[in-house]
Amino acid sequence: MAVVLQVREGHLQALLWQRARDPAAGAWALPGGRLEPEEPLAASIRRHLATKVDVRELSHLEQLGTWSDPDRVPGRRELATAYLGLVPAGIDPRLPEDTAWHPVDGPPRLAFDHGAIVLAGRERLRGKLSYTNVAFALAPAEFSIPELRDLYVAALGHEVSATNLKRVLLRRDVLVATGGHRGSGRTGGRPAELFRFRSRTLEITDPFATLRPPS
Amino acid sequence: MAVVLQVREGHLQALLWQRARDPAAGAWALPGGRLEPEEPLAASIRRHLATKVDVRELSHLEQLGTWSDPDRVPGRRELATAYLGLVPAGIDPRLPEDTAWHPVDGPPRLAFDHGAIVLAGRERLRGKLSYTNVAFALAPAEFSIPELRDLYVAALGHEVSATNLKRVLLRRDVLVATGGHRGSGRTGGRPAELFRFRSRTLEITDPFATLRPPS
DNA sequence: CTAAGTTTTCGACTATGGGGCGTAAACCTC
DNA sequence: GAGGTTTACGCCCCATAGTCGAAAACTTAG
Repeated sequence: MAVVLQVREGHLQALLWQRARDPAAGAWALPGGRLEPEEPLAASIRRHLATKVDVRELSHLEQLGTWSDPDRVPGRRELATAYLGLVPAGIDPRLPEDTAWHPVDGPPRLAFDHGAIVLAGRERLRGKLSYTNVAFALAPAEFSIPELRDLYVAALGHEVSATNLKRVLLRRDVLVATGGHRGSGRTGGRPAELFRFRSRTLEITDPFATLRPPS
Repeated sequence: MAVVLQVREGHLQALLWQRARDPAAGAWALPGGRLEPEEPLAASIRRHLATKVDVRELSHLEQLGTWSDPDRVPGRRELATAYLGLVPAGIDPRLPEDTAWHPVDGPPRLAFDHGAIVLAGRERLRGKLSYTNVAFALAPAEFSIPELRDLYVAALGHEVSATNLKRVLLRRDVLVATGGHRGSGRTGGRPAELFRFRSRTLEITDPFATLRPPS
């Protein structure tokens, strides 16, 4: 199954669907399903997700962990490998009737152990936001620093200094200025410079440099 | 299955066993085996490991990831969840005939995709060494700074400054001086001060403070 | 008992990267 | 053109890590 996250309306939200059948009929749950024989793990995730969202909109997908939920089917232990998927802000995929976005903070009661798994996904994202370029997967192709800052605020759950954010990400060579500007629209104010991520695949920017090799 | 690592003779080594039966008879492989129904994942790992080493000597065990190896049994896809286990330096558990330690760098050719999984375990350890206190799981109860430094060197694969190591770990409040000293034995020299880890359970020391909340 | 050699420890200096804040720049509306 | 708003930028401070050299504490040899 997959924890699919997107920043919508200033909040980090997860893609959930409402179970029609027992067990746990009526409860909200993570999208996912059984593996076909011979089917690779990541392929199965994508196949099941495709019934909910257009998978092309998934900007990032990584394995989160494997849980064995004793409550799923009484008498038979079920194994479930969870993936973390990210969708860039701004796009609004068509969803089936039974599927909806829910805020990660204060979601509805989730079926099985899915609540804990959503939390694990959020923590994984938060960690990687600070030492990788994962933010590329939350952001549109082009954006201003204040817009990027708002994404960080939503995902991290605390204030972020736009000044620092820009300086840090530029120093790490994660962001690149596109040269474009965006008129600030209604309220007036200095037009914002536009940026993009230099790479849109995961790169870790090794601040793990602690005890780094001598130069 | 499990990647069990220990620093022995100055090198990071993995616990491997030689397969007796097909598939891949004669090849070295990671210890592990099938789940019993109703058996929790971590319990299964411990049960299978118990046939190779005394599990009480495992100072740390964490989930590494789940691989689907197409080559394992032709025609049927097998899923395998790998764990990372650590054994403190200095202890030398009894091993069965078919089991032995092999250096992680330049091990024998491994069966299936086990080579990649050992690598993943090593990378996980290397990462966590710099931003957690995992080193407690590689070190004996009491040790000197030079001894600890040697463990880091073996695990990280590059030189480490003893001066820095001590200062960093003390500042992070990860190490505690026991008050004891150890005569340096044969060669003479100033006796080394002894330390222990304040906690012997995993703690992350959040240098992920990047873009931390404003104070 | 002193001198030489070894190992560990400590302190001072430097480099780097992040955080805070005030000011300047660029745009809007009135 | 004046006032308000938003973004950008430069300066200073602080925390943490890396480097280096000298001092401390011990052993062995003479």
